[in-house]
Amino acid sequence: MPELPEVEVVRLGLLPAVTGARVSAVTVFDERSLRRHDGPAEDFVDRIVGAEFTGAQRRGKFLWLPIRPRRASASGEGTPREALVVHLGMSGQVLLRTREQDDRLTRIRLEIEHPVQGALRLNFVDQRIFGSMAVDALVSDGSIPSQVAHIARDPLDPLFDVALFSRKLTQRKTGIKRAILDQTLISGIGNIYADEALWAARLHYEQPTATLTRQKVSLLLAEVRTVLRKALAEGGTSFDAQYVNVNGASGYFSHSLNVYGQQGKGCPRCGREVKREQFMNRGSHFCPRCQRLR
DNA sequence: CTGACGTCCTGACAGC
DNA sequence: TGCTGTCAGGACGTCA
Repeated sequence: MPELPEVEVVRLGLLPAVTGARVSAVTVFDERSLRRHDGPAEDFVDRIVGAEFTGAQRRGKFLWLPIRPRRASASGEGTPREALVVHLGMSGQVLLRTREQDDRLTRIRLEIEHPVQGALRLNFVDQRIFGSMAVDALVSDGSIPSQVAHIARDPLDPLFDVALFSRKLTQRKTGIKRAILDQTLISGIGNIYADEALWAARLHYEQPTATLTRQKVSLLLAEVRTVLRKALAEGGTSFDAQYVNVNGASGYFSHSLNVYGQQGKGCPRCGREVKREQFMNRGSHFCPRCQRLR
């Protein structure tokens, strides 16, 4: 369930620890966590051992660590052509640990050596195995992994194209929630923040996208950004800069949710009972008074 | 091309 | 106590 804010918190936590660090060993405990890797586990290990990470980047819910080409590593030059791509799926975590520290449900482990911070360990923990790690080629001038290329820019990206989003959105023949969960249209939004943003914009989750005015689209986009920024700020204040440790409820900032998981309680705006309905094999939480189908 | 939907996946937890 | 059933949903393949 990690969405954009949670993934960004992980990225910010990893950045100082992985930049310039070299991978000394990799252990794959469960090959299912390599579902998105094009090749066997041995190939994954071969490509990653000895690699030096140059940073940590993100688009939507995808996170990746670019790898400096081995031949150029000694001189500190060379543009990355591959990256370690991480998707947390439903329950994934990347836990930054010191050596010897273990975590239950670790599916993949990377031992890394940082020039300043020394020996560290990255435990990829994932209960439901919807997440994955993969080594993937960087495309489009080395700016993005091939398996992330089809993902739209996220609403916090300075290069997010509002006009393009607005046009594609209103051309869709579907409900607004399906649309904002479509990562090829706008990325980074999952079930929780979709419900929160729709509540803030007073939109019913099945409202047809074609009926939305330009103003309403603008309002929704503004609310999406507000919800994501707020969650990011809360996550940013609660995580330890030394060790990434995002997990379950504590990573979810649940104290500030207005409708998600609040079924049976009063709407914070009008007091009407918040409802939960089945939708896309998930739950949709909304206020029947504030969010009417029009 | 687009929209809709089934599938993957397992630990935590409630209830008997 | 120990077992069983239920629940959570991101991404993607497939089908109409």
